[in-house]
Amino acid sequence: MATMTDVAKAAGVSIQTISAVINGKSGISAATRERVLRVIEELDYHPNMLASSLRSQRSTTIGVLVASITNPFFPGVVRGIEDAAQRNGYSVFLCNTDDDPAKQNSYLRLLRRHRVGGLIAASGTGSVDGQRIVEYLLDHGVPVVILGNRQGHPRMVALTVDDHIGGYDATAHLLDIGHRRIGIITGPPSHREAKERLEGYFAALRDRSIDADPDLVVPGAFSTAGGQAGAFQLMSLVAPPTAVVAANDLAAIGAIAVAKRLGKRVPEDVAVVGYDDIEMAALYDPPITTIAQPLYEMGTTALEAVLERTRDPKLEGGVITFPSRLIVRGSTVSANTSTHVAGT
Amino acid sequence: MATMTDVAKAAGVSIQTISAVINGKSGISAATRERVLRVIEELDYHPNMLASSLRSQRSTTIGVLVASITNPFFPGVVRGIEDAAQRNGYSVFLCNTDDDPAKQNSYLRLLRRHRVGGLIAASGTGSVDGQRIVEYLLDHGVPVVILGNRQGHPRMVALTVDDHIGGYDATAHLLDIGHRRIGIITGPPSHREAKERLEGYFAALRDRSIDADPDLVVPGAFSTAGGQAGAFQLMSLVAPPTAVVAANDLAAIGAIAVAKRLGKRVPEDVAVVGYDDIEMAALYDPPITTIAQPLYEMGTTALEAVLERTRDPKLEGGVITFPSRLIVRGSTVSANTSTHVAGT
DNA sequence: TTGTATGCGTTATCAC
DNA sequence: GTGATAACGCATACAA
Repeated sequence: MATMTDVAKAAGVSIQTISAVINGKSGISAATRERVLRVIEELDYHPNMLASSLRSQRSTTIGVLVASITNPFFPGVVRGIEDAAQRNGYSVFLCNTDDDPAKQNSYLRLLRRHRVGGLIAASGTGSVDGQRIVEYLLDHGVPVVILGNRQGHPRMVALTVDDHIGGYDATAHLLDIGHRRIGIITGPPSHREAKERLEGYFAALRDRSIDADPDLVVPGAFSTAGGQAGAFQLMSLVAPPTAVVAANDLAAIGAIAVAKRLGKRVPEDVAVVGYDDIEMAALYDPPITTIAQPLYEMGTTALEAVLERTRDPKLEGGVITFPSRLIVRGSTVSANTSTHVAGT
Repeated sequence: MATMTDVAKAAGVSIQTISAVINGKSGISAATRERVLRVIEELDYHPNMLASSLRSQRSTTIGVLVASITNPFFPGVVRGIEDAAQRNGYSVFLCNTDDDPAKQNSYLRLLRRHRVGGLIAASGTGSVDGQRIVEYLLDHGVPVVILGNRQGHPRMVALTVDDHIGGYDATAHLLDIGHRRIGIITGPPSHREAKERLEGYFAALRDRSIDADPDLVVPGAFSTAGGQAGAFQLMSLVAPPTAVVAANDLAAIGAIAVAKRLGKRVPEDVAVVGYDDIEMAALYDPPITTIAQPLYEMGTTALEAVLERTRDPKLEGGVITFPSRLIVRGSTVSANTSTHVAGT
């Protein structure tokens, strides 16, 4: 396995000329640069980043914590991180925490051993355990970006979407198309996201001077099962709603399934709005109206925030809020092409 | 940032005692081990794997190439890899190639620079470019595992499922429940998987002495769009099929959407079988009968194959074939609970 | 069990 | 532009 010294010898130059060429430093004539590059090619030389990072105390790897890579929410974010990392010559350590604090801690230790240059935690529920390690990283100049609006450290960056607005928009859309009895299947109250979406729901009703009916607010979960349970409860009412805001897209799918089973047509008899815009939302029958979060962009932004802070460690943290976006599909507005399945 | 020397000093022992404790080597008294561990804790010492790997020429990182992490097929595999890696103290560099040979090459170079201890390529279409680097890795004792049954190097391990059997089982299931005119929407003929599934389809018909009708074999793709196009073609026949084998689950979804649009009920008027058992298959309406591939297990097996070969570099490569499994759901067999949506 | 010395492949700092 | 030298943090061979 060729080393820098080998290349230097073969090219008849000094070892630090090689280093300069590789790291794109100035002060090398075009001729020697050319020759060095040719020798590198010939010898199939690949710089050893272990040695480089060890010596320079700089790392081009970052750790990415996700709750569950099989949850359709995360791959979108990871893809954004990944692409931005690739563009900048960074590599990504993927860590699947399964929302298990022990696992997360174990991963954080591992990342620490690898001397990652940054950390992005998209742990979903957000309970970032392993505080000590996270704080250690932050205190030692390693940037940390978290998805969700928790803070707690002046150098921590938090990425979030305004769930209040999302809940508002979902509800307002249903109001706009004529619905007056609108149910909501909420997520777990422990989640900030769920709470804020519910507040947005109430705000939208208030703005149209519609009294909120407590019966129309039912507990659910961020899952199909939660959506099914919530929908059952709503549909069992004496005066069931004509529209439903679901906790997220999975819950919307559960709700739609229940509605169909009860012989209701979607959206004619009951309209349903989801949240997240997972891939399945566009592919479902009917395609699901939803509040999209810019997952990919959140990923690229997260990585860029890390990069900025590796370059300038004095940069402060803060909260970056992303816009959500209503995407209207067949689950609220019937179209001739209600069975049309959009590709991705 | 504490180093081994710091720990050694604080514990009043030699530096290699620390090394021995960390690497779990024998020859250390319980008392000193205890003391060392306490000091490690106190000093918040984390071993530097960069230095360790550099010195020992052994790496505990592996590269994982996937075509697209947002394609539901891959997270299942990655999760398996990830879990097995975590159990063994390995870390995973995730690389999203987008099926772009240039990107793949760039990633392989990066992985080479990081001196990964192994490589798992789940690139989907499978055209592993960057042959030179892959061969380099293999020639230098770095294990490479590929998903798909390509070979080409005596030390390469290929993981595959028997797509012939999968195609056979899908078709046989439809025959078993009474269908005689069975259409098939094939994947791109360049894919070995697509070809083998088609052969399985023919074999199943042959075994029941049913003549294959060329009209019932239509080209498609591994996508919803491909499924839609194929279904249109099949449904336009004078004598349309009563059942369809789709290229994969996405294609099945496209096909079902088209069937519904044409006023056909699924499965009563036309039954559909998919392939892969992506999460959406169980959640769709109707839930989709499919051929499941053991994604998670393939992931863990891939990682274990890498590990075995890092331990014993003389181990040869070969092909490991996984069983596929028919999962019967509502898209072929109508049930009272045809709108039941299974959670995950 | 322990200490000493050397080297892994780079980067960085000098002086030339 | 070059050459010599030290250092990053750890592993290992060797002798004690």
